[in-house]
Amino acid sequence: MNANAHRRGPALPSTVTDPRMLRTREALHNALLELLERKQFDKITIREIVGKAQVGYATFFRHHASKEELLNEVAAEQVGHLMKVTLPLLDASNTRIACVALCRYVGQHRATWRALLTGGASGTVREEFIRLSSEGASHIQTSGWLPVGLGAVYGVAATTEILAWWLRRPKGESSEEQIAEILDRLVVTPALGVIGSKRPSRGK
Amino acid sequence: MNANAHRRGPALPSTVTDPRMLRTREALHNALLELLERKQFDKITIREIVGKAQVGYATFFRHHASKEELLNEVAAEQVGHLMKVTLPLLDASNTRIACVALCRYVGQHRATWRALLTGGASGTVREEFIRLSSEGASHIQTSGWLPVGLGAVYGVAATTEILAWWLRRPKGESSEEQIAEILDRLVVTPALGVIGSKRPSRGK
Amino acid sequence: MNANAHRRGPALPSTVTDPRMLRTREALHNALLELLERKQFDKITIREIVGKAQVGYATFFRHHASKEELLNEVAAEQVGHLMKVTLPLLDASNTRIACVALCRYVGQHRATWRALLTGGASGTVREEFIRLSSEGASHIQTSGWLPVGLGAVYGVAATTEILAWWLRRPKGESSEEQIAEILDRLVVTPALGVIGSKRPSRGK
Amino acid sequence: MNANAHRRGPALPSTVTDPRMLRTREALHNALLELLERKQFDKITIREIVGKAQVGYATFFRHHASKEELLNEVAAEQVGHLMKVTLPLLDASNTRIACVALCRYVGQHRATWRALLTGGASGTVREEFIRLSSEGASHIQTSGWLPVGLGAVYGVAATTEILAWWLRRPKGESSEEQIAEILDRLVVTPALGVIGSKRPSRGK
DNA sequence: CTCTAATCGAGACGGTACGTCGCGTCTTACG
DNA sequence: CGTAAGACGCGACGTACCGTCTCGATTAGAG
Repeated sequence: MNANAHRRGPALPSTVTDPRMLRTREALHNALLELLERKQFDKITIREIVGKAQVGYATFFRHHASKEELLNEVAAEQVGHLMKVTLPLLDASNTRIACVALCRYVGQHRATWRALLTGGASGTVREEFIRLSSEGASHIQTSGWLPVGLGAVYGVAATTEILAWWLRRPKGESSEEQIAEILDRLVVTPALGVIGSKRPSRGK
Repeated sequence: MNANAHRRGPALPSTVTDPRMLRTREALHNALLELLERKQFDKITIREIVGKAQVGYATFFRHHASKEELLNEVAAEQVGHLMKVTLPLLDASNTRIACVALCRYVGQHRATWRALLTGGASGTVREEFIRLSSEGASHIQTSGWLPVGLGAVYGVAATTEILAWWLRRPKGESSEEQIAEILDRLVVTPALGVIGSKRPSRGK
Repeated sequence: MNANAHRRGPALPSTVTDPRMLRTREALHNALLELLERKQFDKITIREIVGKAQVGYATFFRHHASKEELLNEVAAEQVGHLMKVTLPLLDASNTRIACVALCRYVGQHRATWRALLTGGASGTVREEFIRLSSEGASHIQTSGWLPVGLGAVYGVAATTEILAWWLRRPKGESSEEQIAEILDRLVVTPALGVIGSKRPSRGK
Repeated sequence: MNANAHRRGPALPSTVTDPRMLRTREALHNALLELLERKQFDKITIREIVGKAQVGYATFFRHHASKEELLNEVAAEQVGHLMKVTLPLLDASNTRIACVALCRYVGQHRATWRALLTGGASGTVREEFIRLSSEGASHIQTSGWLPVGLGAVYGVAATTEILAWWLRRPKGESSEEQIAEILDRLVVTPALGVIGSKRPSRGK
C-alpha cells in the first residue's frame, strides 16, 4: 500500500523535473531568504514561509523535513554559488585576488548574505562552507602547528564573522577591497602559515 | 491595577539580599548549566530548568523574563570569571601569558565551557564577551587598518571558535599550551597588528 | 520530571473540586449538546466544541482524550438521569407506567434527546444505555427463547429507534402516552415474554 | 473549457458498458466490502480503498463523489440481493418462511453482512433497507395504533439489530432457524398487529 | 486496422482538522 | 499570606486525508 507515498521529497532533488515541484522549491527558497532579511531564523515559522511562498502548509513537508533542512539546502546553494566564483582564484601564491572576488560577490548580493550571515543562519552556512570547502580545497596545506580540522573551522568562522560585521554596517562604510585586505591579512595569510619564516610572537 | 506587581526581578539584581532569592537564582543558574552540558539551549524548556532546580514553574518568571535572559545572566557570570583571570595578564608585550591563562581556566572548567560554547549558547556568550571586553580592554589599540569594532568581533569569534573546536575534541588531544599558542599566533598577534613592521601579505 | 504532568484528566472525575475544571467540563458538555442539536456528531470538530464552550483548544485534551470520550461522558450523564427517573418504576406487573415516565422525561428534554438519538450519537447512547441498564435491571428475566444479551440489545435499540422516530417528527404529532403505549406493546411486552397470559396494557 | 468534463459518473450507471468502467466499479465495491470486514467504515480512507482495488486515486472520484456515496451504492446492491430472496416469500399468513429465508441468506453471506451491519455502515444499510422495502412492501398494512412510518423504521432497526447481534457472536452459536423465530416473534408478528388472532409461533 | 477520445495511474497541490508541545499568565489551595 | 502546583489560552508543530488538478500512457470502439 502506498498510503503515505506522498511523504519525503525525492532522494536526489537534482533529478526532479516536474515543473510544479521546481516552482514550489524555488518559491520556498526565495521566501526563506526574504524572511531572513527581516528576522532571525528561529523566529521564522514554517507558516510564514509557506505564506510568503504562496504554497500550502503541507506542501512544505513534501519537500523538506523541517525548517532546518530547507535552510541547509538554501545555504548549500548560496555557498555553492560563492565557491564557484572564489575557489578557482584561490592560489597560495596570491590569496588576495580570491579575497577580493569573494568580497565583491558578497557585496553584489548584500541582502542575501546579510540574511545568511547575520540572521541566525550563520551556523548552518558555516557548516555548509566547511563541507564544500573541504571538498574543493582539499589540497590546501597548513603548516604543522595548526591541525587541519581546526584550520577549516577557524578560517570559515573568522571569514563569516568578518563578512557579517561588514554587512551589518551601513552600505558604503568599508569598500570591498578593504574587507578583502583585512580578510587576507587577518585570516588567510596567518592560517596558511606564512611558511618557513618569521613568527612575530615571541619564541617558545 | 497591580496585577503584575510581583513580576520582574529587581532592577538591580546585585542588590538582592533575601537568601531565598539567592538560593533560587543560583539553583536556576546551575540547572541551566547542567542541562546545557546535555542538550542544545533551544531544546531546553523552562519546565526542565525549574524541574532540575527544584523550583516552582511560576517562580522562574519572578527572576527572569525568559530563558534567554537567564542565559544572558549565566553567560555574563561565567565570562566575568574568565575575564577576571585573563585580563590582568593581558599586556601587549606578551600576549602568550594571557592566552595560556585563558586556556588553563577553560580547561579547568571544561564541562561548563563546552556547554557554553558548543551548545547553542555561543552567540550569547560571544555578545557577553564583547560587552565585557570592550569595558575591560578599552585601552587596547589596533593598527589603523583594522576597525576597532571589527577587531573585537573578530577576536572574540575566533577565540571562541577555536576553544569550541578544542572542547569538542577528546580531552587530552591537545594541551592547553598548544591551544594557547594557536590562539596567540592565529588571533591575538595578527589582530594586535604586528606593530610597526612587516606585513606578510603582498603590498597593495 | 513532570514535564507532561498536565496531560489527562484525573482518573476519577467525580473527585475534581477545582472550580476551573468544573466550569470547563460543564462548558464542554453543554457545547457538545448544543452542537448536536444542529449537526451530526461526526461532522462536529473539536475546534467547534471548544469555540462554543469558550475554551482553549488544548484544554479539551486536558479533560478528554477524544471527541468520542466526551460523548461517552455526556451520554452516560444523560442516560443516567433518564434511568433515575424510569428504573424505579419498572415492575414486571405494570410496565406501562415506566414507559410513560420514560416518554414524559424524554418529552420534557426534547432538544437534548433529539440531539442524542438522531444526531449520529445514538450508537454511543445505546451502549451507555445497555451498560447502565444491565447494572440496574439485572433481575429482569426473559423467557428462555430469547438470549439475555440479545434481549438487552434489542430492547435498547428498539426503544431508542422509536424515540428517535418520535423526536424527528413535529412536536405535537404524537403524545407521550401514545408513544408509551407503542413502546409497551411493541417492545417491552413481547420481549418480557408474554408469559402465558395477561397483558396489563390495553386497559386505559 | 471542459476542464472537468471527465468528472462524475454517468447519471445512469446502469447504462455504462465500457468494460474498463465496469471493472473499476466492481473493484471498488469489493475493496470496500473487504475493508469493512476489518475496520469501521469511518476509519477507512479513500486511499485504502483505491489501494486495495488497485485503482488510481483520482479514478475513485470519476465514479463516486465520496466514500459515503460508494457505500450507498454497495448497500443498495447488497440489500437488493437480500430483498430479491426474501420479499417474494413475505405473506402475512406465514411470516416465518420469509424470516427463515432472510436468515439463511444472511448466514450464507456472513462476512459481508457482518461487515455491513456491525462496521459503522449499518445506518446507511438501514436507510437503504427502508427505501427498498417501502417500495417493495407498500401493500403491507399495520393495525391502526402503529403509524406506518414508524412501523418501517422499527421493523428495519429491530431486524438489523438482531442480525447484527447474531453476526457478532461466534459462528455456530445460534442457528438460522432460531434467529428466524426470534425475528418472527419479536418483530414481525407484534408489528403486523396480531389483530386479536392466531399467533403462528409458539407451537413447536 | 487504424485513430481518436475516453479512461486510466500517478501524484503534486491547497486545504483543514488532528493531537502534541511549550509558552507565559493567572487561579487555587496549602502550609 | 506567600508560594507550589497546575489549569488555562494561545499558537506552532508535524501528520493525515481530503478533493482538485495536471500529466502522460493505455485502451476502447467507431470509422
